Amino acid sequence: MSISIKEIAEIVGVSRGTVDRALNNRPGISAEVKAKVLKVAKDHGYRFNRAGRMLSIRKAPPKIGIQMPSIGNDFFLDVLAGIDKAVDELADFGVTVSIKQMKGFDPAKQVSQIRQLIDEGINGLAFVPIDDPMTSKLMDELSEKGVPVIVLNSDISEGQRLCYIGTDYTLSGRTAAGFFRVLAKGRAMQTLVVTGSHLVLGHNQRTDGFVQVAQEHPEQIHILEVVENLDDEQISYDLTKEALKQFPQLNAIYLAAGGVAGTCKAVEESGRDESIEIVCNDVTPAVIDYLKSGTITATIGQQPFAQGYQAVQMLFNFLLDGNRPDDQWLTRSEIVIAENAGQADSENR
Amino acid sequence: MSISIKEIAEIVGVSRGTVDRALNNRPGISAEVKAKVLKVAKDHGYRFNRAGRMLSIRKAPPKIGIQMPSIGNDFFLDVLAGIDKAVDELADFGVTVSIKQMKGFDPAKQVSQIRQLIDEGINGLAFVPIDDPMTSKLMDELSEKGVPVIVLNSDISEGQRLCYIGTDYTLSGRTAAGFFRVLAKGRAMQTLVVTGSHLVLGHNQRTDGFVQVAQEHPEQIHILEVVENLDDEQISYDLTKEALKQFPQLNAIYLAAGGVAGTCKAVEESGRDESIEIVCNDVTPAVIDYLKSGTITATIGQQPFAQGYQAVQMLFNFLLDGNRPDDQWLTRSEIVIAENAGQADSENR
DNA sequence: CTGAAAGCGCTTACAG
DNA sequence: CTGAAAGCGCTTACAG
Repeated sequence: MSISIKEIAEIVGVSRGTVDRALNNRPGISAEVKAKVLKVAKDHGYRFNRAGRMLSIRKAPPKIGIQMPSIGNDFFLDVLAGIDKAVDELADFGVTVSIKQMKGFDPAKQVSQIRQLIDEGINGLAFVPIDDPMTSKLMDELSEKGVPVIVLNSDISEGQRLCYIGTDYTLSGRTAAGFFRVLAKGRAMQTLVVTGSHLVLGHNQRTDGFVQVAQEHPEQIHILEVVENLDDEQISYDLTKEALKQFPQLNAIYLAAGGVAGTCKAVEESGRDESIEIVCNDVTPAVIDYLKSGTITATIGQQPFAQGYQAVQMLFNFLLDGNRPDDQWLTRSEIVIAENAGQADSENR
Repeated sequence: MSISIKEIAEIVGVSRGTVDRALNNRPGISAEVKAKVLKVAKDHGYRFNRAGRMLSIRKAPPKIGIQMPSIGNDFFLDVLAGIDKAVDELADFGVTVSIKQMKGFDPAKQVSQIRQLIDEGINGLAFVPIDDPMTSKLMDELSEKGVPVIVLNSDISEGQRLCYIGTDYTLSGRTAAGFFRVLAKGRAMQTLVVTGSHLVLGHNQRTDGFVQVAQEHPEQIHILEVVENLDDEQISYDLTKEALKQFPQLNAIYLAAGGVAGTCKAVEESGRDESIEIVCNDVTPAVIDYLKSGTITATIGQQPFAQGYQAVQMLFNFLLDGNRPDDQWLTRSEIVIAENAGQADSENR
């Protein structure tokens, strides 16, 4: 309940329009008047009122763009659900959202979809970036135009952005290893680490986090080998099969990225699924099935719903108040087993 | 972007005040006019606009009351933090909150604190109820006055309420047992279950959930005994010590409620902490220390921050729009080990 | 450079 | 029972 623009105007003895110009750095105001207004505002602890602003922006409501490599990828279903919820909540304020989805990771396609969004006149963008110079350059271009950009689910090595919203990849790798540490009890977990690609930052961070904890607990976790499946089920199957042959002592597999079904198939076929603990990431319908059947022991969740929800809310807030959020908004790394799988992420944004 | 009151007024050919009377069931409107207005509103899919309502209620902003047995109980720190965040977000809409805290579980004290809040003129109440007829009666009284009541963290067997916000106790017990199931591998977990009190619904639900899963997996989990520590550290210590003597095969303890430090002390003194896995509930500073030291293997979290945040938000929403929420809003049962402890719950409401 | 007015969608006294 | 007006806090053309 701070002071209002109207009250400031009365105190300074100017019109509300003038106060507005001073407070929001609009042109057409003398330096002296501006200084006087700002002083009074500061002295009285002025904070703009969201309800007032929300109502008045309805005449030119913000438009938000989303771009994601989500086609054919179940992980993004919850992200989309989170986006939907935020859109629903913000509909009252006139906010609209335009979503472009693509299949796979083609930077040219990504750039062209974002250009489409720009043509639609978006005031803010959230997207799952492919770490490519083309994308980074486009981000810089948007930032210069004053369009805030949020990177979602994956961070990017270059390019101006407002915030990264997503999992703490290192922590999720550490958590997976911690789970093996707890499981070890007496024996050592002889572990195969299956990562996606050495070219993907998040995959490397997960592997690094896993390796860190393994080194802290050498009695509990021994890494046999780190292999790269390029997120491909067939490659994942082949590599796992090979490792099973090569390492008869193998009793644990950590999947840092995709290719879960391929690895599970190889393990099931080997008949060693009883003695091998598999830990992977994300709580997709397929993973839930593997948890229930016992092939996968645990998975590390990353709150996809919250990621989608927060991206939209954060863009809206920034467009409303112009305050930069923290550089990162990290979701929790949650250990999920058969018993606590299937809890609605959606309830908690 | 639905139709507005102004537009409905124009279509029907009445004033905006009349439309308001019809839409909000206010007195002083003829049945025919009301019917006409409601028909047009329905045909055009009218939904009231939050920004408009939020701005106009500033003249008589809602006041929310909170009552909790939180003094001297670290668990509630995060609940309070969640309340604070919601209050901060709603300050723009003029919402104020009055919080009464007490130590322990005295129903008379609870009732008297709630009466104080009523005297302060609250429009909604969220509290952690003691399951006592005095409390239930007061809840009914409030509901009749039109003051919505949310029960927080514990449900209550009787009494009118808008919603229960809190953990799914049964699920948290199931999750704890599921964790033991996973840990078992080859051996059986010979488990001591330490509950709080048979008089507390939530404690019973946790124990029941644990027992369910134990029965589903008799090879993995064997319950040696269920004891009751009345949330008292000394009793917890004594009972644990006794059980350790009685059951040399004991290798797992599930703590369904409080008394964690007492049990941990007994286990540490016995020198058997290496061979005994302890799982408890909640992520308090003390529990985090035990996780790091290895005495406690895992704890089941319940999103206390989200509980506090949601209670305030839900009351505000109900006061704004009058729509009853779902009967329950359940938070997630999260498995937390040393590696993923200490993640800010606060980031995710 | 500055002010006066109108408007965003809603509610609330006040007249009649 | 109904309407006209004012107001919540802000922004946006439009005059001057």
